[in-house]
Amino acid sequence: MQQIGNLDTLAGSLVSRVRDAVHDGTLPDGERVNEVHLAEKLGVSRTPLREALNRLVSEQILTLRPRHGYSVPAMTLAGFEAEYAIRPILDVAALELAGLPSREALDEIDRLNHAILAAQTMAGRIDADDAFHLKLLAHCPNPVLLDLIRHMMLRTRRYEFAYFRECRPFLSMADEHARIIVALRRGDLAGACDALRSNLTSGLDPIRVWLSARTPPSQT
Amino acid sequence: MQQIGNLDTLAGSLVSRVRDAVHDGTLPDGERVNEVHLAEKLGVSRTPLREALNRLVSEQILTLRPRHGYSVPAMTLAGFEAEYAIRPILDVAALELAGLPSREALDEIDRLNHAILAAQTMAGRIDADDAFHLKLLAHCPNPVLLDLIRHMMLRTRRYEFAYFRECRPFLSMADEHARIIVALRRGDLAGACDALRSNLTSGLDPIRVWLSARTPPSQT
DNA sequence: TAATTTTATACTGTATACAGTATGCAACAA
DNA sequence: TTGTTGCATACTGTATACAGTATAAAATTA
Repeated sequence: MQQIGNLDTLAGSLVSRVRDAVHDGTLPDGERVNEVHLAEKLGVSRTPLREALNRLVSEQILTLRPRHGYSVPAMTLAGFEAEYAIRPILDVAALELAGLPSREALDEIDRLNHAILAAQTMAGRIDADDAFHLKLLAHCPNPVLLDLIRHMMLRTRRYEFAYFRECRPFLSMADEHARIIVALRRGDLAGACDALRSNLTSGLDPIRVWLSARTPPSQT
Repeated sequence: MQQIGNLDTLAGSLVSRVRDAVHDGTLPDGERVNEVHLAEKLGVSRTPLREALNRLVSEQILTLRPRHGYSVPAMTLAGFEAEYAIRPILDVAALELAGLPSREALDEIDRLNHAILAAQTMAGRIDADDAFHLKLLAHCPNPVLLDLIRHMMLRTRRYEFAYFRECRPFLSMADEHARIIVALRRGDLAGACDALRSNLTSGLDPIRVWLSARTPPSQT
């Protein structure tokens, strides 16, 4: 949720490595995580790996059943809806607290929006999208709120990865972002909040469609 | 954030024990946590204790500096404001999603509100307050949102404990709750949201006053 | 005396070993 | 054949040992 990357210690770096493995599907959703095998594969002992797995449980990226082990929770439509419904709430509240950005900040936000289109890899595109949203809220005075948003970004990312892995990226994203920027440029904070809310809800309809068609993995 | 009490395993039970120690001040804020000493005191080995401490770091109840160890973050006015500002956002959104409670649910909510006054210990009073709020939102269809609220309850609890330890409990809480109930009884969801928001913001002014007077512990 | 280096101690990070529990397969009975 | 019981195996949970780093006090020098 917080010290999002602590590459200083071995356990800390494993958090990122395992999280990435969940995001890109190396650790498939719905399947259990074998500590011994994963530790061998990563070339570390079980202790720091378990430390990392534990933190990921608290991040809700893994689940833990006592004496059964860690699992990657299955991706479901219900789970997607519940997790993604948080962002509009938090982001809109943060934008209201942040207020209108300065002229320079707006230019930077605009630049980041164009960078989304320029990104080559899908990971790059998702990173760019997150960067856009974080810059949009950069002046929010509440660090806890921003942490929660970063947390939800990490939690939901695997859905986007999985979708883009099988389907074309939707580039309407940049248009929706542009609407936010336009509203901000004319000093219309409420309008920007509306545009942001719609970007964070209806903007994800393609993933909804894809998810409801997908056969969910058997939860072991 | 989630499996809030997992008493099944030793590490799981230590999460609760250590969290309680932070809440009631046994582990004072601003101070470091010595793994060896704490393990001896609790009669366990370092491994499950570290597992518990790690989860508490992800819960933001402890902080971790590499090769320096775990610490209880100092309680500050800024931290209090930032953490408590989340609840109005989440709770109001959840109440809007939950909609008007049934007649029976309202009676139960009312009962829980009276139970706050009846509680003898301060821990009991805080538990009762949390129970009231959770019942109020019980019909919210988004489990992630409810989890976040529970998470914030745990994160902020130590401020209430510390305040009540030195000051009288404020019982206006029950009156503020009553206003929420009255609004709900007359079918006024928006009014209930307003009353809830004010309960979760201005209702905490005594703690603000106390905190700004308190000399903060030296952050080691 | 004040500043700096040295040295000893304590604590964290990681690896490994062991114990107890879950899981799947085989043997057996109905 | 089908359901049940017992057993072997694999995996998780916990304890302990060791290595490396931070911390603080002592010693040394200016």
